[in-house]
Amino acid sequence: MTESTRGNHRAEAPTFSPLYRQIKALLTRGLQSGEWKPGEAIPSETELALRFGVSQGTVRKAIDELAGENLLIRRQGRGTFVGTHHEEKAQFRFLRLRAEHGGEPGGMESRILDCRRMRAPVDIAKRLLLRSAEAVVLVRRVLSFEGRPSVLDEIWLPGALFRGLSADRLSAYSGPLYGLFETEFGIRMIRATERLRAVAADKASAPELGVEAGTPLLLVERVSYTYQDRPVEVRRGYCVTDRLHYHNELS
Amino acid sequence: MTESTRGNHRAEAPTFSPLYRQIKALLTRGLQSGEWKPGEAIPSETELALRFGVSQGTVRKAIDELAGENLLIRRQGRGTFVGTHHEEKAQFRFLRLRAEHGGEPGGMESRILDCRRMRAPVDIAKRLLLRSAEAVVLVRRVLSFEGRPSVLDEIWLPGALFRGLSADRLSAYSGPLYGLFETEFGIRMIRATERLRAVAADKASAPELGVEAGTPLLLVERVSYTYQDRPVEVRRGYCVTDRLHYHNELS
DNA sequence: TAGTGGTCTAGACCACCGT
DNA sequence: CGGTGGTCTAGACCACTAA
Repeated sequence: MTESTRGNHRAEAPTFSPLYRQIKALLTRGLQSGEWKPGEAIPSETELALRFGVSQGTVRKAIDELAGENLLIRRQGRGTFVGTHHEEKAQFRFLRLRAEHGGEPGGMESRILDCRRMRAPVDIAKRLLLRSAEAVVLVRRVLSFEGRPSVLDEIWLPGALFRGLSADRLSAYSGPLYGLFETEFGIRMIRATERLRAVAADKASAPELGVEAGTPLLLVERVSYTYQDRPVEVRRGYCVTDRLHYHNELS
Repeated sequence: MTESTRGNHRAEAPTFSPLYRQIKALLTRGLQSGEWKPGEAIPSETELALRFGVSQGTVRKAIDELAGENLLIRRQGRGTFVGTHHEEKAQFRFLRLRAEHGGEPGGMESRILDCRRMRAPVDIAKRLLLRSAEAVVLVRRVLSFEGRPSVLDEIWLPGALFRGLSADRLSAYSGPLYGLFETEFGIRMIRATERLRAVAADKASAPELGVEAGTPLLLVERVSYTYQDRPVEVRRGYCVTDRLHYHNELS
């Protein structure tokens, strides 16, 4: 490692890759391969430094970046742990809906409407980087806040990655959906991009949400990615925004 | 500085403040006081280290955090500069509207509808931490994208901070609004929080946007803050989201 | 070529956690 | 107490920019 790509004296192409980024790549590989599983601790900084033949500070900077991306979690005095969706803290990283006073919505309850396999529509296939008409799973559900239906979700998943997913299994599971994906299917959501629009409730979805057709709804279109920027979920959420709103921090 | 709060041997209350945070506070004070103005370079890391009597690495970590908050901008080989809203890069930090293909919207044109002084409504006063009925400035404008009106903005500002702001002055200025606030009024927006909802266009705003009353609009309510978490702007944007959408990255 | 930020090291010590 | 992450230092060297 010490001599691999350092000191870019020779005519190089890849511009330059500092040591700590190479360490970061090694750590990422370990996460991706499952060498360290979600929730577990990775080796200490000193041990990793020894293993990779670099100084502790270099390992530290690599871990710093991974912690900044929420792939690792540092806990002073205890160690560094692999990020997981089974935590209080991680819950609201992807759920941006807040109650009126700004606090996190309390009892959000999920009701699965259906879960069925089908061939991917072209727009979904495109976003999931699948061949057109490849198998996908469509999950539909309603999230209720304070007993009132507030969000209608359509969730599209690559069929090849989510074999055995069923409405029963979804209904039985309580907790964050991404937690289930992580432990049951070994797929960890890393990041997502969202597009928000205002649309009118159509005749099909209005009854599910208990509103009139034509009511303005906040449409949140999300594409979620796992390692390697691989898209693994398309989600369309139709939200009634009278008691909830979408919260965002700009900085 | 070297002996100030370091070595928490004595029974302390404030838990613990590392040296680099104290340096960060000193730098922030310099920014706030105008010792270094937007766009200018601050002293080099070594010079600051000398001035504060700490090592370069400690100054570096302080600057790292400030750069992470977009208060400073590092440019390798050139120096570290005070962040400003007069840049290409900073433009889209607060403007999250994107065109269909995801790219940044090209020619967005602003038309000022009016700019008038009034007493703050209670909700606005509350968000701006003003006494009720204190003076505020209300600016209304329409942003057009590709020649079509797409966003109707209502912008509320504390009257005491924005003396002399007028429709003419706003119309004469081309470029980002926060750039004008920065150079003309010495107020630099640091961060903002937004709440998004879907609403129906009312009779008053529909004509300005060229839509029917009842059309779903994306309502973006923003509160902007300057140093010390002081709120200095409330903005309500009503967006037609057929050719534009609100873009967000979750990680 | 001089000056700036960026990387890397080695070592010391501190704060925090569990036992 | 021992182990972990967190801070701080001093110094060397590299990459980038501008003159």
